Amino acid sequence: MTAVSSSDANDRPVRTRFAPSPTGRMHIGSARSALYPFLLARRTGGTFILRIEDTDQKRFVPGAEQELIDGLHWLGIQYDEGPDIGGPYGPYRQTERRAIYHEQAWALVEAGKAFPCFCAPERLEKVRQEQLKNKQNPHYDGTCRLLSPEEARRRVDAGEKYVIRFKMPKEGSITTTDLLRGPITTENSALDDSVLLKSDGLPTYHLAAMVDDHLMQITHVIRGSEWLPSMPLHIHVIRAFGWQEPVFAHLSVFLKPSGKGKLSKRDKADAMKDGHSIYLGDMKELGYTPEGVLNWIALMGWGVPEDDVMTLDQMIERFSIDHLTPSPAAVNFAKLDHFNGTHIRLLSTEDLAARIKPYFIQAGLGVDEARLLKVVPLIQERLVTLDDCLDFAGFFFRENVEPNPDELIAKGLTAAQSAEAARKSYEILSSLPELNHQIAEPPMRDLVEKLGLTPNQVFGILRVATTGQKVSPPLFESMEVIGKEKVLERIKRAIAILEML
RNA sequence: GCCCCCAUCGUCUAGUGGCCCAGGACGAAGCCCUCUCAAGGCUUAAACUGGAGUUCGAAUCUCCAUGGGGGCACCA
Repeated sequence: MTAVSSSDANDRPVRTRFAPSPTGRMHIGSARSALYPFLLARRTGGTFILRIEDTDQKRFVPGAEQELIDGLHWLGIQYDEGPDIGGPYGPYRQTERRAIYHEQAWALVEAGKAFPCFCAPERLEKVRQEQLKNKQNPHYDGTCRLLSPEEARRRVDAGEKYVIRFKMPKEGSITTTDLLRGPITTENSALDDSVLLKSDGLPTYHLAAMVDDHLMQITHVIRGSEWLPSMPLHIHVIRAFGWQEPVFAHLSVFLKPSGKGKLSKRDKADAMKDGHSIYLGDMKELGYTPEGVLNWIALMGWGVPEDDVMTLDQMIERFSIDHLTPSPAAVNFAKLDHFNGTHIRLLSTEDLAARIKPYFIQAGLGVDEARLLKVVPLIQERLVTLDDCLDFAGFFFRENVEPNPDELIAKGLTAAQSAEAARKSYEILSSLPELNHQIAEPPMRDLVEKLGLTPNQVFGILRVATTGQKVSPPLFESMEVIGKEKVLERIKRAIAILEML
């Protein structure tokens, strides 16, 4: 698919970046745009930086930068340089670098590669509409391109509002290379005199990102495929400055689960309804682990030849930018669940205990540390999301259980027969010196046989009686944790309920 | 409308001319294990978008078609 390898970038030490704009919530797409450059940097012993592209004052969302930082932190994607921690190439927030862009834009004007433009936005809009109507590719009509440098200078000095546009060559073509797709040739005539510096003095992406990537010595630009069409412009800009070109790799977009169309607002809402979200901020609350989420997004767009289940460290070991795939990927929440469950099973007892504790507390349950440690092994392999712990183990931390009377009646038995089985069980369990599963299970199995019933029937009654639910961790292990006294008390209560039916 | 990109099981993918009557993972189905639910083990179904080339030989190279995606802002 590609004839280009990552090594011919240049021989500079690898420096990669995640350069989001703080315009909304951090979602799985941004997470993956951060992950790959991070992995490349770590894999090669390079540097990974966070840069905030906040040049659009209109779309700026307060708090978005913090959500980005929190998201990266949660995932364990650590950056070596960034707005909050500084670094040798700062500042890392573009609004704090406006003087740099201003200077660079004018340098391009001096070099005859760009020009000031005084055209009114309203007129330009009319031109656009006209071109669209004539089925033409909308583009700048070139009015100010004709101005002499002196004339332009005079009008700027006179305080007239202006933007700076790139002076795109009219003739010829340019060949650019995307690492995942190979060389792409574009006719210059299809390109526009794009705005580099806006009239508010701030740069557009086309200028800001190129300037910063150069100044920050970025060697590999890994970004979304929405930038693929503007790569020719970007290469033109870089060459106009005479700078070294980084390697470009454009990641494909995420498609909705059906694979038809990209993720939309509607899909996001639908996903949330059945316990899924594409927003990192929701993931924790929904019971997802950073390990699970990371593993999930890593594999959408990265063809790993070996084992699918990986920790972040293992990803770093195996990462290769050459194995990124150019085609769009449909999100698959079932796979997220799978990875989440798998990573939960990989956790140590202590670790998992610490992670599920907040869910119990949030549900208003008092958590006894020692008991929690005994509960974890019973539920670990049953959890898909962390908050499932409430369903599987909530009863361990409640004073009383409220069994559903109907559920106390075993399949194929009457209420009276069920009560009888419970009574017999009570006799045995209460006669035991200690209630643990090694001691309790054998005599209980004998009882089941003597009664001519199935384990399913008898244990089912006891399960509902002692846990209050039809589905629970293994019965006798659960009883052991609950404690003999309380178990007997609950069975007694169940018998009473059954006798009233 | 114009420009560009992409195309292997339902989904994520392996595959860079013979090792492929296409491999893995998720999901699905079945079986085993089993006190429920899981986990685990085994098995099965499931794909090279279509058509022309190139070649002794094509999932792999070329062209066209089709489908999907992206872009055409003083947004990123």
